[in-house]
Amino acid sequence: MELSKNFIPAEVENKWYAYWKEKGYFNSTPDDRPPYSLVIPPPNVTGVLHMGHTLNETVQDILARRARALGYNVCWVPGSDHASIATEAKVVDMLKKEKGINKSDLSREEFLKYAFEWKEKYGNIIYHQIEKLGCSVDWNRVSFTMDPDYYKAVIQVFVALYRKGLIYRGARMINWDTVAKTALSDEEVEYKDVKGTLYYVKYRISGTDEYITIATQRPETIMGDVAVCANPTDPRYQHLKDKKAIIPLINREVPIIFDDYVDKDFGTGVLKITPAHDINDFNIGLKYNLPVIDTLNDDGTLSKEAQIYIGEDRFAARKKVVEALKDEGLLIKEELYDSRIGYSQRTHSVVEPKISTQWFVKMKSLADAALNEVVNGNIKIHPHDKFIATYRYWLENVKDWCISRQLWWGQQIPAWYDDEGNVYVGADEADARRHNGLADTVKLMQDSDVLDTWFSSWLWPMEVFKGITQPGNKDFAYYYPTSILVTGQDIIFFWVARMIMAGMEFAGEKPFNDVYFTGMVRDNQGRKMSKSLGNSPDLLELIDKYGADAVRFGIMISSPAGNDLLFDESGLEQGRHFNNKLWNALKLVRMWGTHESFPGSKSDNNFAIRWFTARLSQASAEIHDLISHFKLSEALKVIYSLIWDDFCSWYLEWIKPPYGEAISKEDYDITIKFFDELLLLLHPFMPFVTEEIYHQLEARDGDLMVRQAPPLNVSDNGILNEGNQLKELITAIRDAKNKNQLSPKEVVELYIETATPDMYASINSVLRKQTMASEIVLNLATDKKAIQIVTGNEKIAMVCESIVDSGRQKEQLEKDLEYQRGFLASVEKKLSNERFVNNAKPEVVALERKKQADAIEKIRTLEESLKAL
RNA sequence: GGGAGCAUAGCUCAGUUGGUUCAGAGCAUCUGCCUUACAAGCAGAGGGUCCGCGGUUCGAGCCCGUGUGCUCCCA
Repeated sequence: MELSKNFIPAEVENKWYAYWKEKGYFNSTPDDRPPYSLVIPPPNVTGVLHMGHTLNETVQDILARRARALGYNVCWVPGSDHASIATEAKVVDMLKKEKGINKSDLSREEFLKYAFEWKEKYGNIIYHQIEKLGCSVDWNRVSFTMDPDYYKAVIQVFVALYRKGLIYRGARMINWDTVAKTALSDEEVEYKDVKGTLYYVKYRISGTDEYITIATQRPETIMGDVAVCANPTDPRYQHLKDKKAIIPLINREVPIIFDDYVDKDFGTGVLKITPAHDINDFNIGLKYNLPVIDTLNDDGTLSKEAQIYIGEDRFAARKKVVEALKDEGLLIKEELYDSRIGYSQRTHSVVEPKISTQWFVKMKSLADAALNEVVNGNIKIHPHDKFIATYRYWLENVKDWCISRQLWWGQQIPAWYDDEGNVYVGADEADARRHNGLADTVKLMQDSDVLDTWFSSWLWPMEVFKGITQPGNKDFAYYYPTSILVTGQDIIFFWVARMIMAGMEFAGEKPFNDVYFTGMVRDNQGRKMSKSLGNSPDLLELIDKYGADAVRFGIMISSPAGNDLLFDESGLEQGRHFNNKLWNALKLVRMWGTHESFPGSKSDNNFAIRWFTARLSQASAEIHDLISHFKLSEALKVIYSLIWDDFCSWYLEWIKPPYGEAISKEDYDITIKFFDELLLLLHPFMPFVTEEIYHQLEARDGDLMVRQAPPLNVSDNGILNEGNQLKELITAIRDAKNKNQLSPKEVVELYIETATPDMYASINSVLRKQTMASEIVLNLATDKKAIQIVTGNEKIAMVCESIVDSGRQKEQLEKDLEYQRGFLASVEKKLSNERFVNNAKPEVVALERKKQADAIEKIRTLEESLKAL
């Protein structure tokens, strides 16, 4: 079959993915081999893969495919999470727009039916993208956090923690999302610096004509004030002890209290105390036994308690309050002020601090175990130095985790209330009754809230193997703990730390041995990728344009472990070029194989083969080492250069037979073998093109994807050195031709003065071929007019027909000479320093002496060459 | 405000225990080539005060201090 001019990815990608899948190569069941297991960080079930996911999945696939080649039984579990807030918002939105239905018109069951329909409709998009990218996940093991078994696991864990006293229900200050109308955990709030306004408002002192001025950012909450507070040591306000202040607009009297929490230098030194809407105020309220007046509804509008502007949005109400205060002459001034405001990670609305009764997980003991597991090195995080401090700080200062959400899409909290509000927890209602000794006649009502999505995904590495619902099962025993977790650094607390807690608590064993954190993918200007900027490319479009291999290449070549990477399509282009380079190498080698018979005699290509054998061993060892340290980007660079430079530019040129002639059988066979090994090394990074070329090279029984890596060999350093010298010689001669305006094809005679004539026995034939030398003469001078070249310790006179401009050469040689003299001077200065000779290690001193000798020799050669001009 | 990280070629970044064959790679640039695998290519080349200042050391891109700039996390 005639091969196309260039590699066409679309034609082979679907073919191979379907083939691999059909062959069952992605699937894993426990056997005698050592396991290598990993679980995909579950993306949102109705989302799409963005570039961050792409990086993540690519890294995982590289590790998985590499582990397969090393003989591991690889199990990579795919799946998704139900993304409670995000998905529920989408479904609510859809119902309203498409069907004109309000959520409040539906029963819980009806709503969930719609939600599951939505999930069925959109849930496969993400899996399709994972396929297109080439990910070798075990499709028999797809998991979803709302699967029936998984649901049970979450409930089971809730009940166990409750019964252990690690889950409690209580009224606390929480973060309220007024758009999603649910509580959030501390981690789901993102703080941004904003320019706020500080309003100075006068409160009249009761029974006097005097005023006290407070400063606040939130004038719309003054109706919830229950006190004003100054620092007890502040002389300005001493006379107001036991007096009362009157809240403007609603004229309620509140006490003036004193607490050293107040900073005398901030604002006016007086704070209004609004316990329902500020955590610090809440704490002060507790301390002084003040009431709590909640002036906001769940949707962020003002409540009846506010007395005025009832039903108005909090931000509209703020404007109106400010206007009203102005009208009454109570607003003294407005001041710009830098502050931080919390936004909901999901709905991006301003989060409202709110006192609310919610369910919480006590974190202290869980956190201690999770911290210990990382600090003692049982779990290794990469890059370690960058994240260990962050991890430690968070766990040492962790607060209790608010896990209840006022939503329907998720695991409903397994708690039941009787008419008096007593709470009973159990796996189901019957269990709750049994466990609490309740008669069937007692009427119970289940808590209507669901659990935080992270409260299900923290069980991911366990429950995808049924480790919670069927502890001790065969899969769990074999695959757990998983080998590695690859994820973004942004979910270190949300997910990674909590998975470790869950693993330690429920299995008594860490969930993974290693954690590899990838950085964030930014655009080429360093900006975060976001929908609003429109700088987030569509993965499927990229794959259409460049091919999946090129996308994988492009994102990996620029991704230093743990650092942010600037995504640029030029990397993908480089990947596409690389595909073609491989493709063309295939075409060349295939052409050699089409001769009807190979010449029987051995070629004189022995050196090229020995050299590439050594180079391949050397690079394989290096790549192995880099991958085992998760330096994937560097490993890819080594492979890229090994294939492009060493194999294509050097090796193939060295063994290439003259045009029209056939290659020897030995050379052909060994070249195929080399090619196979290169494909095997590259396959984890670029699976499709390598599998395709592997099969195009020769008819095969097996497939590259499941081929086992050969053992590492020790490379022959002697031959590597000779190869380097040979390359230097070729380059120097080509350069000399170029600089002297000679055609590369110019036939020349080379007179080489060398201290190592033996080496030329090996490299002679390659050198001649690559430099178009008709003759190579060792250690004999020529009196013909020649171009003088000095490289390494070799001095070359290159004789050719064409006229030579000696001026350029002289310039070049003098430049070299000058550098060498400077170099020698610095070496000698060092060697003449007694303290250096006495203090430095003997090897270092010996090295300097060798440098000295080499430099002296080189200077002599250069001087002679100059004379010869 | 507390903490962490980063600063090396025009750009993006390597540089592992301090040792001038160690200042590197890719991309970009320049020069010459449509040489029968590849112009999405080949053969070459140029390019850096390793952020500033100070210190330790025989010796610093690397270690220490300090300043500046950027990024992230936490309050």
